[in-house]
Amino acid sequence: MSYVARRRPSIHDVAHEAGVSITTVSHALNGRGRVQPGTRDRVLEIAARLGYSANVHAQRLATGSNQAIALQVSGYGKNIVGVDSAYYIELLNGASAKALDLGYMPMLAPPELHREFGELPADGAVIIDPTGSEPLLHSIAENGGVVVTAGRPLKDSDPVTGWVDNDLPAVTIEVMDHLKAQGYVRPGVLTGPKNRSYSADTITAYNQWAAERGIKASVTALRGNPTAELAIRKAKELLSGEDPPDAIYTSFDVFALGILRAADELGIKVPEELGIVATVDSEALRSASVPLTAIENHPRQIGSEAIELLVGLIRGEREGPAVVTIPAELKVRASTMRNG
Amino acid sequence: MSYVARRRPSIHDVAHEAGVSITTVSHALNGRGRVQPGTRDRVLEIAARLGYSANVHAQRLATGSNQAIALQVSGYGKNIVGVDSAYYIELLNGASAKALDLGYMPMLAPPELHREFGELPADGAVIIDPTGSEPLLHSIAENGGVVVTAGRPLKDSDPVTGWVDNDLPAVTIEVMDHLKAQGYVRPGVLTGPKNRSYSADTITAYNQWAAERGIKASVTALRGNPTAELAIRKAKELLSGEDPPDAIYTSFDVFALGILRAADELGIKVPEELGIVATVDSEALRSASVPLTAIENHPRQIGSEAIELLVGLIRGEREGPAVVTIPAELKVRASTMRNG
DNA sequence: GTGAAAGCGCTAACAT
DNA sequence: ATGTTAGCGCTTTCAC
Repeated sequence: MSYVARRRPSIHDVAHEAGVSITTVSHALNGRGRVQPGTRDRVLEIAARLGYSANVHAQRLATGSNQAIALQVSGYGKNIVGVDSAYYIELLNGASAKALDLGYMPMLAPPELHREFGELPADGAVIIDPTGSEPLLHSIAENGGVVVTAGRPLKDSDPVTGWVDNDLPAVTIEVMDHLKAQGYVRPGVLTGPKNRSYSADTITAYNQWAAERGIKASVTALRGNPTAELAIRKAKELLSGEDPPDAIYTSFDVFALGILRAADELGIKVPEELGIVATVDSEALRSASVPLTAIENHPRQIGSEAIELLVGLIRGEREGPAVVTIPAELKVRASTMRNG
Repeated sequence: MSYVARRRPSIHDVAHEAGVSITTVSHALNGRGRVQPGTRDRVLEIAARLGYSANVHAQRLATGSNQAIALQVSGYGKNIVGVDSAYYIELLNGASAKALDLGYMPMLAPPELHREFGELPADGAVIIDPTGSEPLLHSIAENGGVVVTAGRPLKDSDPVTGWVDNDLPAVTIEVMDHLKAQGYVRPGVLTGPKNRSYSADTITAYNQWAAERGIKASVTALRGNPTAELAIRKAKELLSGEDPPDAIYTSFDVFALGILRAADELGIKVPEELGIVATVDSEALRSASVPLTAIENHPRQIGSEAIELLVGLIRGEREGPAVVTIPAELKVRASTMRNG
């Protein structure tokens, strides 16, 4: 009985077994160059029999292409996804699926991944809800990679070649008009950190909307990891304070749930005394004690389009800068159905 | 004016600039071999100035190590995470953070990633809630990689060197005893597909518990993508059918929310007429119209321990097969607080 | 149509 | 302490 250390078969093993050169094997497997059909089939059959598949690193070293895309949700330490939000999950699912379809391996990079891993071996990156100062963004760009964001980057100077987003200002106006139509007289905004475009765009549009109508603006931007606890605390403060809003438009679903709970704990009736709207939709919002009005913003499509744009740019089939806008719809539910 | 195509600096550029050989650069950068402190500092300084970082592929080709770990949530097509569940997100966050800490790049592999990408360049994989027939599992193992699972693999024959899980049978008993103590006389189980250990373990323990007490078992295993809609439909069927359970222990948070809604739509009071318990906890459960009793099963720790185990095995510091059990606690909330 | 050979950028014996 | 050199496994140009 003799032991043979099993080694991954290399291109040489296949070539040897087939009685051809490694060049022919390479050609046969990749469909490049000219190879006689008979030879080709034999090589393929032998490769399959041996369980051969090319060493990815050797292949990438030789070609200089990574066939990989980095995905990064900005901002929450070592968490690949910092907020328990269907929005991010679906966006990542859409991006991941599309990347695979186009022949790129999606790699999820945690925000804290600086340069520890040398340069991430990716041809490009999609950064979700960027602040604009993500190290990955610059590191990819410096190495000739392309960067696309989901959500507008706030700094113009960034090496971002394109982005995809909803028309958040328009959505904000739609929400505010809806709240007004429902009889709310002082809708406010409770959103995330100001250095993200979703907050910035919403606040800007809201402020203008309020100013035009002589409504005293109520804007709260919450920094840090978005949790329901944070929202509960802030909402209580807001609602029990002076001159409280009678409706709140908020960004995360956990915020919306937190506001709902705060209202509940303060004995404030939703939607009678307080209207609530969320910028994202999820099962949790639909199943809340009072089903919450929300924006269906098609995160899956955002992710998918971001990859499509990115790959187009990488392959030189598209030119940057490019902006893709994904439609969004207001889903009116009990939390703002004051009339009828 | 002359254009110079900017190329990534290679180890040769650094060596040339420093007036040393590439070996010295390699040694200096990796802290291996002997290099004079002065030389070392100079090399480091020049590398930094040139913006040099090693080409990952060349490095991995030369060393034969990938310094990467594949993460896969089993079972939902091209979705990297099929269910909008805090459990998976937190598990992945824990795994990802720990992998990074230990110097491995976490790669999230969608379930449909078969062999399209050749072999995934990973030293090992963590498969979450495996059925046991995941192609990735076998592909990694065949190439000398190590596989660890979160959740017990159902087939003994699998090339799995270890797993980490909660003690689900014990949890089931605890839940059932709690329900009984609250006066529920016919608790049932509504769980996911039977080919996952969490379902199998729960059902087995439950059946025994019920049999011992002469309680007619009520077990429903839902196949396919777990959604609230699915749970609503099934729960309505169950609750309006003959001999309905008066308490339901379920696996996903979306299931729990769905059951709650089904009860609501049927005019069944929770917890008075129906008790509900979920195997996982999340913000959505805490914020539901009736806060839901749930199991805190520490998904983040499960992910973290899975990676620790995996890396230990990869590095040969630990021996398989190994099993790690993570404690879990019952969080009693309104949905089962019938007394008091 | 097929093969020889030169790299891709790096590591690690081994020699100096 | 530092340099020479032989791979790692693959692609690709250029002969044949």
